[in-house]
Amino acid sequence: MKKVILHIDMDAFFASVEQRDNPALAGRPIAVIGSNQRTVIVSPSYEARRFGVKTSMTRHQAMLLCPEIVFVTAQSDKYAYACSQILDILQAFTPDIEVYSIDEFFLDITATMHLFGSAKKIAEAIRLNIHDKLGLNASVGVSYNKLLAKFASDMAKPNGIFILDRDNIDDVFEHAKVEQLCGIGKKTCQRLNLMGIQTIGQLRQCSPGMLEKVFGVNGLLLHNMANGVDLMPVIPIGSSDHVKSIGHSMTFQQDTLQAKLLSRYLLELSGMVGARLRRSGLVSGCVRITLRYKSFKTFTVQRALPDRTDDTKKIYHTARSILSDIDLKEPVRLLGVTCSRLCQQSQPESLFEQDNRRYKLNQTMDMINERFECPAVCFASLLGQQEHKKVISPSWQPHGKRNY
DNA sequence: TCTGGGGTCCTAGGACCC
DNA sequence: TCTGGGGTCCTAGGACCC
Repeated sequence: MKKVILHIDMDAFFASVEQRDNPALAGRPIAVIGSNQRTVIVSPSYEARRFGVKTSMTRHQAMLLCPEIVFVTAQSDKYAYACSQILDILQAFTPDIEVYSIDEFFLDITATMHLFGSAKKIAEAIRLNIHDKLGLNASVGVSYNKLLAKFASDMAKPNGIFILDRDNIDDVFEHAKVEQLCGIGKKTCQRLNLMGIQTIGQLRQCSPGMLEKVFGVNGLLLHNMANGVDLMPVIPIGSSDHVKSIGHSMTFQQDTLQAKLLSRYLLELSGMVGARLRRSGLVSGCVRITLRYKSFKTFTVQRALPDRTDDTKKIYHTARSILSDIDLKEPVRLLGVTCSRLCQQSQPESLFEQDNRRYKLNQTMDMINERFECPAVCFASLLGQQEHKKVISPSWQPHGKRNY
């Protein structure tokens, strides 16, 4: 049976929340940015986009395009709350909801559509509800799989509905650019363009064999995408999928080669990662550090752990040991710590007294820090360090899980 | 004032074991 | 002395997404 899938995509989400909450910003070109001095544009308002301001630009670039632009520092908790409110609205229409990111949702309405009339009526009702209850605009794409629903929501932007069906897909795809397909990024687009392929219509003309020869397995995927084939189901909240890795990174205000400073940052990052592991009841079997040099050269080094752990000190000691083995070639701009090979914690109590003490120390620190939002308790070597206010990542999830 | 942060998936090469 | 081959795990890098 043909499925009916909706893709809900919030319009300029972070910027719209800020404009809604501060009337002085309404109708003006604004951009939400991080708190770090070396931040980029996280979310430009539509007024700013008209000047050419885009996500990931530096503030400087944005100001050159739009001198009157107003920068607003991101307030993560507000966007997280708005996301949970949107989810509440969507749940009235179907339980089959996939939270793709903080401002994107896939809905499988195949089974519930008959209760509300039609896909178009549901899309209209969702948009109206979100607008009336939350004062925010959403665009909705309607189609028969996720790939096409997502494509359609882009066509619907801003603040509209677009239905992509067998009746119009050939016409729409004929002149659409290949990069409009989710999964074709900058590199693949460049390679296709070099082959003389600019539009999805042209990509459709290529034989799967030829694409496979050039792109390998991905060639067949490209062929399917160009023909609107996508078999991925909507993965409802909380089902099966598990988190594969948990990590944090920070770009410093100033590049540094100071070993002591780098170690302290590693401890801070390890603490953040450890706390999240413990909160999720997970233990990790592998620690990876990410380094980015002044020149922007970025690389990772990882090391397997002898035993799985969620302990900050063990994560930190592994991370520091990796770092000490690296012969730093340039001042460091960014440092990251990521834990992977995750599995559920089964037995927190250890045979060793020292491990037990550590477990209790971690638990107590987590408890206090969760109560007081910002880190209230931390290891002594972190005292006096600059505070890093985190900008919420667009991949943030209301339940700490992201389904793919 | 160049260039954030958090993820997933895939590939390729090497180590290691039987 | 002429040294296969299959399976699995680990590591690093890259593409892509929001």
